Amino acid sequence: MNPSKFIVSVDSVIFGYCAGTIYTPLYNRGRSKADPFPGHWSLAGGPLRPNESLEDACRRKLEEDLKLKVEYLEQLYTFGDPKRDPRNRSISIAYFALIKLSEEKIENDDTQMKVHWFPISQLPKSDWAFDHRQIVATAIERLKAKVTYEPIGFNLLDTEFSIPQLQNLYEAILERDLDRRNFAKKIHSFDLLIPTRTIRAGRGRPSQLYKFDTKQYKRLQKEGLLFEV
Amino acid sequence: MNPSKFIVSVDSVIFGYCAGTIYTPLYNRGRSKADPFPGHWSLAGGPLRPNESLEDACRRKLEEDLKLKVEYLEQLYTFGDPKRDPRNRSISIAYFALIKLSEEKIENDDTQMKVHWFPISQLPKSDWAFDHRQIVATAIERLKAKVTYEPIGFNLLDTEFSIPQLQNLYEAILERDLDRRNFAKKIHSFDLLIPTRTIRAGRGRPSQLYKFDTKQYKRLQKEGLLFEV
DNA sequence: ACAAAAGTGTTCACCTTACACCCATGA
DNA sequence: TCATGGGTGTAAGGTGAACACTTTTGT
Repeated sequence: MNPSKFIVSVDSVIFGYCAGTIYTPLYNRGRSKADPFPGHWSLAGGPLRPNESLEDACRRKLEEDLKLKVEYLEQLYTFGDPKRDPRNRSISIAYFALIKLSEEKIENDDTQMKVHWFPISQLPKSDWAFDHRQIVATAIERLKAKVTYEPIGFNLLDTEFSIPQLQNLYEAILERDLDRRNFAKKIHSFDLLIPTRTIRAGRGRPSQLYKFDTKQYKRLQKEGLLFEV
Repeated sequence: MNPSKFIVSVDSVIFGYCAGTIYTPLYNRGRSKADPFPGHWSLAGGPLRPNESLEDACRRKLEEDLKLKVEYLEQLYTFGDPKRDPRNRSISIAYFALIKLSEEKIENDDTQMKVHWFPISQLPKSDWAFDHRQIVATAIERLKAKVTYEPIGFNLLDTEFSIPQLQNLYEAILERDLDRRNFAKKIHSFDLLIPTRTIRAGRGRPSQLYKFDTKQYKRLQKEGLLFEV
């Protein structure tokens, strides 16, 4: 008795940060009759190829469809409910991606590719394809949880960033205000930021820029550092 | 262009607790020539059926092969490396299961079914089938991490248990000693144990037995309880 | 009465939290 | 010189770690 075979896809939930808001892109599906969810919102993703790894498939799709360079990619969860695709049984391995996002990206995608970048607090209330709403919800949960105990937030910011910028990012993700002084103290206590000596002018006092010390982090991680915001 | 189809399996890493030790069962594969890993150790698992959910497939396999009633089941990770099965491309969705284990189980399985229950600190050093060693390693990591922030340990104990028994379980999982007084204080602070009035005699003073208050936990969970050992 | 195991209480150090002040720039 | 935003310090409260004593049983 040979085992059954299944359609296997990868789908990615992508998060980008811009001007105080976390965005995620969704495709507006075409209106073709063949589509089980015409005009509905769906994730970036597609069928796995016979000889590529799951992660390679994700990166390929994100590169092909959205011209995105992914900073961080991790497996989220596998969705395999027999009824998730009305046409045929399919398994979707969902991934969770973080990118550095620019304003142009948010706007251009909108017109050219039927892609719309939604603030995660203003996602569509209905018209989701498949179980993609649930996948996005799972990803947002993961983002909120993980950002508090692993330094993944840096992947959403420019290589150089200030402490207040970092704080704004955390506030956007966690959806609550943080105390400036305590936040800075905490971040500095990990000793994972390298001052880049650069100073950038804004309105008030210029802020010190830093870059994240990846090597140092990996070193400390082995010794059991606990990063916790 | 039709999407490719893949063999999809579920594999479960099962944990049971008995007399101060965490055990996990492994199959010793037959010596048939068809087997790519003759005589190697592998997990409980097998191909997914066309119309069953991933979780149902796990429960079915555990019931069929090990006659086990699972107390707790959660998805662990999906392994899909193109080279993980030398015969053909396959995707394995790994699950993580907790059961209530008895001494007879550990011994009987050994003789009858080519199943051997290994203490997780004394797993085979070699002769693992597929990527199952990595899957087990991932599961052990998950167990250690999760037990500290979610009350899953109770699924490994009898319905009625004492605080010292619970502590021994935690010490076995975390592989370090815990202070009796602080542990009891912590556990009681959650207010999730119902004394069953039963008293059990051992050597010294008899200990109070409790059962875990699942309903209360679900209630508190919604209000954002944080269980942390 | 003594050993063994269970149950409870107290102290101290540290970390988190709340909060106030000073500094450097643009307008 | 005033408003705006960035940077640092400090005191109070709560939590976790270390630790000692009492209780109840079997031998």
